[in-house]
Amino acid sequence: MTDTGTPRMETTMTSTDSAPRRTRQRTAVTSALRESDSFRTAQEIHDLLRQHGHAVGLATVYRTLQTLVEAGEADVLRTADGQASYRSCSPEHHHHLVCRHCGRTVELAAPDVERWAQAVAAEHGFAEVGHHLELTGRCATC
Amino acid sequence: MTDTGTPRMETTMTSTDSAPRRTRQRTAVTSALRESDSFRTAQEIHDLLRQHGHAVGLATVYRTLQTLVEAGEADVLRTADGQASYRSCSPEHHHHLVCRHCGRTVELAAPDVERWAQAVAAEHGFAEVGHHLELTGRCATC
DNA sequence: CTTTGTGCAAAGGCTTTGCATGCTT
DNA sequence: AAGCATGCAAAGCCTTTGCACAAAG
Repeated sequence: MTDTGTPRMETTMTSTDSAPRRTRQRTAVTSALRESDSFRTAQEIHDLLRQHGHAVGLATVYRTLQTLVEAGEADVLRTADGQASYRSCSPEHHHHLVCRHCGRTVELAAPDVERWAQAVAAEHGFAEVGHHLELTGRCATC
Repeated sequence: MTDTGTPRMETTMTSTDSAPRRTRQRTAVTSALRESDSFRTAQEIHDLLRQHGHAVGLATVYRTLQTLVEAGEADVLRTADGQASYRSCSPEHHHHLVCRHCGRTVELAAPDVERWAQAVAAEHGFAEVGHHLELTGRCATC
């Protein structure tokens, strides 16, 4: 007898933490975020992809960005008007000095702050430390 | 004929910028905010006032807080989950170290960062400098 | 008396979620 | 073949706004 039956083995592995699947949408969102040197809202990403012809559902954009944040591959913060802004977690890291009046922005490197953040976090037993820092003021022109 | 008519004079002055009126609600919200040493969301303020018996409409709380911000008497920022947090503009100033997983929060004083912010801003010709800094990571427990 | 502030409820905007289908593994 | 990912649309949540009434100046 030709045994065509396949022995049923446990196929449902407890998938401890399977990596997210590689889909067109996930790739599109991820690269869009990577190519943006600054923070982008979910809706901006959505529009951006549309313009580039890589249309992705808004819900998917939200879900993907959320996943990235949970995986530590993106940072998130909220804008003044309540929208969530995401940024790819890249090694290069800088901060902004923004003029409250004219909006002029200066990019800053802050190695001291980076070090301080690491040290203080470690002191309190925190790992995988990220941080967000923004300075606001009135620039010389205003 | 007894003229009872009152002469109509221009009563509508262009009220350049009249100070807000002194009302029970405005007072309640303002002191509630002052008594909080840290950031409070509009809804927290609302609940707080209810508990203290100084009930105020939620919309009024929002409006009052907004007014305070515009007048520069309060700072506002957004929490990770999108709620607006308000704080009375006081000299004392601190930062947060938040666990991404359990949400545990440690308050930090950061005199070094404060100094750095002032120095860097001045270097670029900025005045009236303010800043917002938040650290995120995974705490020892998680 | 005029104008501003308040309450309530409805509307608005951003984000999340349910469900059927498509695509990755 | 099995299961996660996607889309669409509906639901959720925080916040703002319209309108009638009350209070302050």
